[in-house]
Amino acid sequence: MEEIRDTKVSEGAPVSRRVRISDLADALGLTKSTVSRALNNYSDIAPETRRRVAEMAAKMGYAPMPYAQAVRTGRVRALGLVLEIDAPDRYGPFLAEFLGGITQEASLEGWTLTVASSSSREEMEATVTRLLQEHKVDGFILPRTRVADHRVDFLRAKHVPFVLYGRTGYGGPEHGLSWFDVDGGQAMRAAVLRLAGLGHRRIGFVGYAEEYNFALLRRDGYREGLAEAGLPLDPSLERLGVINRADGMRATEELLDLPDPPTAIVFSTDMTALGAYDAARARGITIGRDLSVIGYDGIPDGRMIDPPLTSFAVDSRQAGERLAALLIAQLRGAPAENLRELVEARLQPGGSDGPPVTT
Amino acid sequence: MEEIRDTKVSEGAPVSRRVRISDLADALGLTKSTVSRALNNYSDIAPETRRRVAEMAAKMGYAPMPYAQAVRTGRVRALGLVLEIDAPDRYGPFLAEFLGGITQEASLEGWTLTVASSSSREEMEATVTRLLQEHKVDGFILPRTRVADHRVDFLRAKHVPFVLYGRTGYGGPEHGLSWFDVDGGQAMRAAVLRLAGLGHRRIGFVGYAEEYNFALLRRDGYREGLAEAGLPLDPSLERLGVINRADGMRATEELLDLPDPPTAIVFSTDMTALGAYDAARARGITIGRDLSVIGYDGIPDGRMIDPPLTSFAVDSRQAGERLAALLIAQLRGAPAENLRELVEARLQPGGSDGPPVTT
DNA sequence: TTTCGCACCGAAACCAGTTTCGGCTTTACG
DNA sequence: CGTAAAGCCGAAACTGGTTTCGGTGCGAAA
Repeated sequence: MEEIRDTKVSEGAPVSRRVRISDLADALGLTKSTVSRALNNYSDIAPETRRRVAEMAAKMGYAPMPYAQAVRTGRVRALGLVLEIDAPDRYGPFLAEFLGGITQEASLEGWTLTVASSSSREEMEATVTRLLQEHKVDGFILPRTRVADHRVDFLRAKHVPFVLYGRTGYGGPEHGLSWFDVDGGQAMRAAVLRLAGLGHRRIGFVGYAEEYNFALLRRDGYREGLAEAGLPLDPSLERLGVINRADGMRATEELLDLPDPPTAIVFSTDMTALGAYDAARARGITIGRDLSVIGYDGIPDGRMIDPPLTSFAVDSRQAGERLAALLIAQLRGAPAENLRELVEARLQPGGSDGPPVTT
Repeated sequence: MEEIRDTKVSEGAPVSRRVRISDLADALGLTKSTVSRALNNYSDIAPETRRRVAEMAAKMGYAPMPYAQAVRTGRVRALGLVLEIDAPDRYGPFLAEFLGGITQEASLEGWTLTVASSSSREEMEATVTRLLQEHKVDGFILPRTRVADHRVDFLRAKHVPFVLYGRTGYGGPEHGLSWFDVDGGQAMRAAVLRLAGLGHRRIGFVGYAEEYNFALLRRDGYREGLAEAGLPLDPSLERLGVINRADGMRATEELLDLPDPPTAIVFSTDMTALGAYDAARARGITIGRDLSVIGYDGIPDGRMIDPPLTSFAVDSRQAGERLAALLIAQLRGAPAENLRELVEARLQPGGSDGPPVTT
């Protein structure tokens, strides 16, 4: 019983009839159960049949409806992302790139991204619970990892797959977490070595809130760089808890007011490094000559300012892409402990660092 | 034997069995069809029965699975947002707020947000088509409305509900579009009147790319302000197509280099207004005294700079909330032509505007 | 008393798929 | 040549809901 069901005839029609799996089955002279198993790579389907089904599916433009599959399988091919709305620096300019990366990669694999937001821990848990209860997502991407992250505990307790943007303080591989990260520590180390190579001997460090794991990793990188360059570690040259541009200006002033001030400062974020420009202007000194500055993130503002900020650029789009890929792999059954990636930040030289002025 | 596919993880039964509609029916001594109709407010259910069902549903914590409903109804209670990744200014700092607003409002109503991205018109159409074909979303939110917006044509042809952030150039109510907008024209008008009130007689205008509808609306508001203040319209004081900070600096310099330069400039975006600071610094004049500046958007950087930028602040969170509410209302059956909202920007006084210097 | 209509609910079909189970052919092997 | 084991596919159950259809009981009108 062939039924030539012609689809999408007149484009003027409101909606052309979708191709369903039963249409495919009819066209092939098979039952829909066989077609379903063929499409899902069951082993009890003859290779030749599998090929015919795949061919006809492509020809007829068949695409399964995710929610109809979900009724049985419980999986909807959707990634979840919970934004923390009241985070200190509000994600800055990275968010668009990051989202673009996730959605592009997800789209390639036929997945989608569902975004939610929360402004407190309770709300986050309620939101996640609802998304899971309604089966709106299959797994989560967690940005802005903290040293001790309650989200990790929460999702593990619920046995929900997830990937982290950034490592936690939970320790090594034994915890079976899946993550992607940019090696900020390595970048800080390279920044120190670069400055030391230029002749600087007193190099300061301005870091982020130590609640976030990356802040600690970057500080450690700074210390490693000092050690490697054979420079002493002076605690008075380290500042933590510096979040925004105004903080960065204050921290810079404090460092410059020291009895034996640094001639160069490494900032763990560009936003705070811009504060150094404000401080320099306020006291009439020149960035890149009187004070060398290196930042991290590669924000657009850093390239606009004069002199352009030397920085280690993070590719947020790449981060989004890889996180999506890692989560999808995990949802397809890959063991989480194999899904880890660490990439390096890219040095983006500007004019904010140079040899120290010799007095 | 078995499949080559993903191995299904052994469910350790961490989550207690969901409450299904049949569980509810059993507990009530009714059939699931009756329960379903009761929950969906069918008229052939006795009020007393409806009450009992609602009560028991609350007690047992029943929540329907959206995708199971969708198999029959075709609606998944999800809003769609397509970000244009390669937009000129990359959304700036608004995106997080905007997303927060959408998702918070959607969440209250039991809806979710699905985000996709595209870097070209073709990709956008492919993405939208896929989301619709897979029934992953019920309607769309379109940010960054253009004068002639192909997205509008595209979605209308497909008979898909959507709301716009910003009005189009398509004209009035007869087009049956649903939108939310902040009255930038009104703000520009108020800015001009404020400056005129301070004594300024030559007031320049620096606008965005005229491809975007809001750019034209704001320029018109500027012109209205001039007319209302009894000031002549001088085309040489108008600049359009100014997108970023560097552009803003250039535009400011051009205006200041005029034979009869303005003493005040209204910028249609804060980002470009910051360029005026750069220009002022370059030629050693002081913003707020030698040159008055008023911006629009209310970005954080504007409050950090010295002197703080006087600006008309836009509440992106509110925009997201209202757009979500409007779209949900439309999806629930409200006629699109009644779903329109125009709100005013909030004046945020800084130190960047003052009386002109009397020579 | 009969008839009609209405309010209310159950039975069953339906949506678009997935998965289990069983049976009919082949093929392999003794 | 007989039998067991694969290989391959169809039939039917199943997922969690919604919606159509039909039937019962009861009150009101004729």
